[in-house]
Amino acid sequence: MTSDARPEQLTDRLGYLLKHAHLRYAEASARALAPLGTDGRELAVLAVLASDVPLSQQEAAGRLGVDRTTMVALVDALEAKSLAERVRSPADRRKNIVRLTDAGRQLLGRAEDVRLRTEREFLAALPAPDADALLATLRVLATGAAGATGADDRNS
Amino acid sequence: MTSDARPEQLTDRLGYLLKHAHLRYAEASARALAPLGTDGRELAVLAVLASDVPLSQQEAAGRLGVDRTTMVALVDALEAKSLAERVRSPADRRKNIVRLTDAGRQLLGRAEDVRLRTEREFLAALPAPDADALLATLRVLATGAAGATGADDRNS
DNA sequence: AGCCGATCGTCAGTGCTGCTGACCATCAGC
DNA sequence: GCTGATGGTCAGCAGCACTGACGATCGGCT
Repeated sequence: MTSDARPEQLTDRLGYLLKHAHLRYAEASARALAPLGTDGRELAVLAVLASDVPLSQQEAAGRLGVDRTTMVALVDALEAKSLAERVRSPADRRKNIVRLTDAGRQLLGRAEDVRLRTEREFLAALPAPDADALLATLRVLATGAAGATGADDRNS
Repeated sequence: MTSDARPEQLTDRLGYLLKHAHLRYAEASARALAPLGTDGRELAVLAVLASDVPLSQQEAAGRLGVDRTTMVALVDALEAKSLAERVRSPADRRKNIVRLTDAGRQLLGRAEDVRLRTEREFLAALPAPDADALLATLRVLATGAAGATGADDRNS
């Protein structure tokens, strides 16, 4: 197989390219974050929760683009690691305010550094201007509309 | 940067962008191919099988970047729809040569047209040169190294 | 006050994917 | 004809996200 020229022109397929680029990045990211005991997914949750305004589980889920039922497990995991905690909202007792603990905030800081470094490394295969262009382009494709606000999206 | 919406700067995360760009494309692709009774995944399998050299299941799996156990179900589906058939290799009777049927070849032709149209539509949100640049850039990221051999990858 | 529809968090169940590990048939070398 | 490797198959498991249901709570209405 090693030949070279991709038997079929698989590498011309947008779907294939997006999926595999994501896969490869996910691996690099997981590898880099593993020593911290976390992963990209959890890190994204932490980042959202770090918002200055306190967020309910559902609000956080909305910002992350995950289902509220999915959010349950996400918060469970964070809570089990003492990175966040649920607090019943005094204003609306149906809501769980999810708040980062100090440990959560600390981890977030360290993990974000790692993430940035990992992204840079991953993109290092590209000529510098291409990397910036890629991000801008992906932003358009991922959020649906051009410079639009992006409104609400989907997954992590 | 971007200022605007996005509570946390989720749209600055490479992982998020790649995942969602892929998700959005997968949706568009599925929608477009549904009338043909197929999807992007199956189409990729068909394309690989259309190779001029006859491929065993495992060889095809390798080219697609899927596990050989996964390939079983893929070929099952194709066979159930009479798009392909397994033929015991005369040279090595452990191997199943997977061969496209006429129906398979026909579908492939029609579906590839649809795919190309769908990709163009999806990328239409971008200035023309950006679209080309994106593909080249993704090719680098998805296959690992620049013009490298690409060797073997992973998923569909 | 009491009721009722809507909302939030939770959980059980389901579907989809992809993997591991085992199995059998077959092959290649001795 | 053994023996070890290889190809296809299958069962089982794990991750992920969704649906549908439930209890608790809220808010508006009467």
